[in-house]
Amino acid sequence: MTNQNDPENLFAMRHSLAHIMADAVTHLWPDAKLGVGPVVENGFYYDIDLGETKLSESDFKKIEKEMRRIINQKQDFVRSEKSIDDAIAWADAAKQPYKTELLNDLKRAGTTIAKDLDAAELGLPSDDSAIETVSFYTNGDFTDLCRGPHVANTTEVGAFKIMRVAGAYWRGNENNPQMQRLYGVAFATKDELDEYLQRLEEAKKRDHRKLGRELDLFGFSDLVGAGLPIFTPRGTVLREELSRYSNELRENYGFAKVWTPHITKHELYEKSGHWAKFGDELFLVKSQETSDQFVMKPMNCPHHTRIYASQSRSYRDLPIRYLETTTDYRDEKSGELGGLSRVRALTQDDSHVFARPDQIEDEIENLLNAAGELYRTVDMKLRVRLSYRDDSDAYLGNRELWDSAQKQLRNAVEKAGLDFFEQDGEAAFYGPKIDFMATDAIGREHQVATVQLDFVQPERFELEYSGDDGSAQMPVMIHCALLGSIERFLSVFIEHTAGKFPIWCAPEQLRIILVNDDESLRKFAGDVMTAGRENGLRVTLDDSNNSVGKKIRNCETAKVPYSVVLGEREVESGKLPLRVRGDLAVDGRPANDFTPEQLMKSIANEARARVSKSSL
RNA sequence: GCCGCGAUAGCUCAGUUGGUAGAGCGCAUCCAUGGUAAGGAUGAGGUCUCGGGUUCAAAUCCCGAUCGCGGCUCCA
Repeated sequence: MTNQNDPENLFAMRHSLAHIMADAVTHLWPDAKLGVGPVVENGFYYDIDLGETKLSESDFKKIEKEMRRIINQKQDFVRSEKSIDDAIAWADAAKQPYKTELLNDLKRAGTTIAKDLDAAELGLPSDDSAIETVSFYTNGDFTDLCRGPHVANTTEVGAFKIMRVAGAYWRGNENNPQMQRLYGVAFATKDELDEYLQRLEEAKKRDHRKLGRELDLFGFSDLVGAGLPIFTPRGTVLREELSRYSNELRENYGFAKVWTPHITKHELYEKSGHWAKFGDELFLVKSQETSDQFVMKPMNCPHHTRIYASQSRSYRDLPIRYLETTTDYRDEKSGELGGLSRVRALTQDDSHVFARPDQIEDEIENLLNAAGELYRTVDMKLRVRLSYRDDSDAYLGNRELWDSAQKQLRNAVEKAGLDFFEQDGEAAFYGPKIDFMATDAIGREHQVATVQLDFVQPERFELEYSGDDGSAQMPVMIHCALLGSIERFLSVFIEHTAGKFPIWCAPEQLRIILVNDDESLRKFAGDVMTAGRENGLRVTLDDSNNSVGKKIRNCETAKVPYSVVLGEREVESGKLPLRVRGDLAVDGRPANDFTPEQLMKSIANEARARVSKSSL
């Protein structure tokens, strides 16, 4: 008996399930044309062309039932081999044109041609040699091209569930026919499957779109448009606290705030090269006074080069560091928008360093330290990817500079003690970069900040500084956004915290709940509110006509960090017994009673220090 | 942009085979003046997203637009 949780066995199970799913679909729709059916994270999928028939969720049960029927027949999976020509003949006879195409490509060029299909996941050999034989698996009346491995018998496939169906182009190319991709998840045991489904439920509960509505943070309006979020007062507090933090942090690390307008003559982006590359994603603005054509700025670097170039620079002036937190506009394709993660108005906490080539390492280290500080504050673990060029000629800038820069990036990352991995071929065409991945509270990794080196814009914009010998030198540009975009970061942060925001950025820091509306209570509450205001805190008063129990419940569901129930007892003693949101309390120890002044000073101190746990 | 699915009250949703609508929450009014997670009663809210079409009749069927969701592709 093999260990069911052994990754290889799990892989074989999922692979077998893809095969069984294809089997089931072929039984139900005999005309089904099969594409490929690889194993993916947590499960598997199969791409299937059903012609006019469109699968929907209501078909899942039917397919699962047929899969169970096949599994219950306890069929053995039998591996066999055919020569490539026999295999092609088989595919023709089976009327499986996608398989025919695949096999022909394999015959012609080995698996290199199948690179777009990810040979490993397809279970194809991964060397470049031409293919002579291919393997098949048969169970019952169904045979499919597949390298495997498969489990020995259909009874060994574990627990599975079909999750969704989506369109996917054959071989990922939009000129090819679109197939229906049927996704399933699978685990060794029912318990593990249930646990996985429960994790999905948890993620759903934290969905920032849902919390955005429930916590009254942001929304969308049909009249404003897709991908254009509108922020309520509470959501705006969050945005502004985040950008204020990013700005303060970067100022501490030597950046100076600059400002640029939101519309710009399109010539700026012609010069930067973005007009040609991203022209159809730029929003156009036409002047009615002049013949100028403007664009809404999609990025800020070209503007910042203009600030750099506004005077002549010496090697002594470098590095020059600018920061600007500002909204950019990109006309993303409609199908790509989603909540705050992908919007058409995105606010970048953008910075640009203009540095000498020998300063790259120090500057990167400076930015890594800033990023490390920021992600420690928001309590997320960081990991970075170093994205290098490969040997292709898809990159601009001279090779020596690339090599030196890549080495400096790596040195800086090592010095900063960051967990990192390296990937060739992932660099931008204009320079290598560092992508930051942050792990959230339920273990998901999100791409957040980036640091990118740029050898191209300095050249396009003819940026210069005078070297120590008086000669004209070209600076390197370093782009960096610590949060990435405020909107995207918010989507991650809301889900990370599940809406339980730390004190420093909580839209409402303290709520005073009145037990009744006696005059003496109101007067005391008024004094408390004043003390809060004087300490710069966001304090609200609940003097509504609800029961005390209801008001406490409302305060809990609004996830307010601190609250005080205020009645006769408090008026008499002059002390406020503090209620602390569950996740903030340090070891369940009850909070103290405070005078209003003490309480406000203490909370203000916590907010200033941006602590993540209450110390009161 | 492409494929699939969806849109009913402020929110979350129900609405049988076509015969113009319901619940809970929220909101308003009144009663209740309360002590650490939902007090009670009454009431007001809907051109069933928008525009066409089929039909004696459309929330319901068809087409298109808009917006949303899940993917594909893209992501400066």
